Amino acid sequence: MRVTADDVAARAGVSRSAVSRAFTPGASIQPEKRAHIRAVADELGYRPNLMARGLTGGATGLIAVVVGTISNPYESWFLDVLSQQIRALGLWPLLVPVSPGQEIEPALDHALDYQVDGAVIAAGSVNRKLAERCSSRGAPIVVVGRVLEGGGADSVCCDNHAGMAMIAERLAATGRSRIGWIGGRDETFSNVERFKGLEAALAAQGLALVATRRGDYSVDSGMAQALAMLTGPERPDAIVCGNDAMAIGAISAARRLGIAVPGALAVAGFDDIPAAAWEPYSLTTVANPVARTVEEALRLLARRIAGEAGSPETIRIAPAFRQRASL
Amino acid sequence: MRVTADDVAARAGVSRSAVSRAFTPGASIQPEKRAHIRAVADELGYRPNLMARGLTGGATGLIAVVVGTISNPYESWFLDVLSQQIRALGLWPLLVPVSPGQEIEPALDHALDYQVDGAVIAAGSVNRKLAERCSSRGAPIVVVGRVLEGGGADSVCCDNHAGMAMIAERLAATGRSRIGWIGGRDETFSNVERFKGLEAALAAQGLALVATRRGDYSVDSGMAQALAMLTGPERPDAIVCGNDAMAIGAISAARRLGIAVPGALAVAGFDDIPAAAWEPYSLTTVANPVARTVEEALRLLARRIAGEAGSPETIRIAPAFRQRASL
DNA sequence: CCTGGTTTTGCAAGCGTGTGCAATCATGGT
DNA sequence: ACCATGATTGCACACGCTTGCAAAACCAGG
Repeated sequence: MRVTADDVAARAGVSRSAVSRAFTPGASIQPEKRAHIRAVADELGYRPNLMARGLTGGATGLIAVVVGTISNPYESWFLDVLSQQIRALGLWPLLVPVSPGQEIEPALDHALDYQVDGAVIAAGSVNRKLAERCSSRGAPIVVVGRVLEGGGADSVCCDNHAGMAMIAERLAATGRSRIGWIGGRDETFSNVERFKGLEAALAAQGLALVATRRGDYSVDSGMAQALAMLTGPERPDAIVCGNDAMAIGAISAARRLGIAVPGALAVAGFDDIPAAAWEPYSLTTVANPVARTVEEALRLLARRIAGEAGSPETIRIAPAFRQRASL
Repeated sequence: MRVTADDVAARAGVSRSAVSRAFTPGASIQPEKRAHIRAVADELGYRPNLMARGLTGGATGLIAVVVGTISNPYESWFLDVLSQQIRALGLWPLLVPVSPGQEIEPALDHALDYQVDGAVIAAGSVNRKLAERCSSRGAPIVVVGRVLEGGGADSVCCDNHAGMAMIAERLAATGRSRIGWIGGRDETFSNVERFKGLEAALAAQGLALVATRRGDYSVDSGMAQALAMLTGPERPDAIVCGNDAMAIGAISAARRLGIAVPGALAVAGFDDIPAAAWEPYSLTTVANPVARTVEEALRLLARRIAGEAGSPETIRIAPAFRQRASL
């Protein structure tokens, strides 16, 4: 049924090893013979079985990609760029979706059973033990969007402090004084870091938060929390959100309440997703550079896959201020 | 280095076959022995190598997922649901991203080299020959979002005609008479079908298109085309777009020109992406049910994987009208 | 205690490929 | 014509697992 290297060998009148070598770059084989074998292979429709190839211990070409809520604008953007770049390297992304709050360990374990060459982890929580288990099973990992505490793996992460500093500066420059914060519900790395970063940066400007609320990174939650904040006693004159989606919700809330943006209320987000630039929002935000993040992550991962040892590296990606109309 | 079935067998004092059977559901093995082997396996950290398992000709558990621009809101939503449901079936999605305009054949071919059990194709163009090649290589496919002309594979597709009929009815009921259309650039299945569907449905209402333009399914292109249309001689009093993203762009264009929506201009989209419900747009659209589409696609695929023959089936998913404020 | 039937078990033969090693071949210098 | 050298080639084993087959172990009935 299936065409194997044996079939090609028989048809081309060579040994099976020759067929294998004809498909192995750099193998020792006469150029004309290689051409002949490949011609015969094409004719028969032969393609090397990657399962068998992976079995011998060589690389499988598979990269596990652990990602959270794909439909989330930032995540889908990230996944888009990441999967393209993985393909550009001649590798294949094996998708490992994890729901928020779900443990990534069992899923990742199972993915490792496919002998993936490495893993990019952009969701869930990772500890040193898990990182080491992956390495010991031959799959180096790189963590994106957070920094591994124990230092068990390379990581790439936006410089959240720097981003928040830019927002705080602009808040101070435009004379805002009653700042509100809408963050995420759980204690994820970037949620915590962005919150602390904002607090510190505000303090440096002689400002402080007058209100703090928690959403779930969705537009709806941003709107609900902003509505509550704007109709409560805190009455901020600026709202900083943990991501753009919630900021978009906050702008909608202000619009519904008849509060002018940026006149009576400034709104800032984080990430610079495409929707931030859509006209009715024109959201001032901080760009979290997806392309550079992905490039660095794959560079680090490729190094490890190539066998380079050395202590884990952390790369901070510098964000960029995107001043639009909302602040 | 790596823990293999041999190691477990030696430690547990049984044969390698026994270990294999302990991990094969339904295999003939004494329950207590199975428990013991699994305990030893856990202790040693043994996990079956799926590459080796796939090599013996059995299932690999891999499903190729061919998808286009992942960052596109509808596609990312679809991918989100699809990947979750694939996992729920105990299978794994192998991502095959293809850029718009790129041939899917080489990429799909390469994915087949991983001995995937099947493929869900939601991007690019597929012909009968390609479908048959996949089947003959043991990977049945299901095509989503279009119907295969030659009938070479199962397909699941939204009933675009029905959706456009709903929009046309509402246009007639609200007295719109000068209808404009903004479609996609290329002759993709759904682009053509939505256009023809709209034309037919309008005709049934005694209406006709006064303007036709082409975007690229992005918000920006929707805005650009709508601006041109609204400042040109055609002056429509309603714009129907091939998807929600372009409709969102059209609403922004109207806002920029000071044209009231829906007062002076009605706007309708297609798909009902989350952003359609965001407050400044409140886009009237047609829901393209993602969950049902995915369910049907996987049901059909599972049938084929189970070996069921029979002529290809086409399933049309009924859309639902979502009346909001823009029409 | 023997017999026929049903599990359970281990052996060994694959699955399709990569690659070390030794044998073969061609080449060129003397 | 002969030998040293280096490029090609084929053999055979390894990779880790599944599974058909036959032997072994078990069970119940007589």
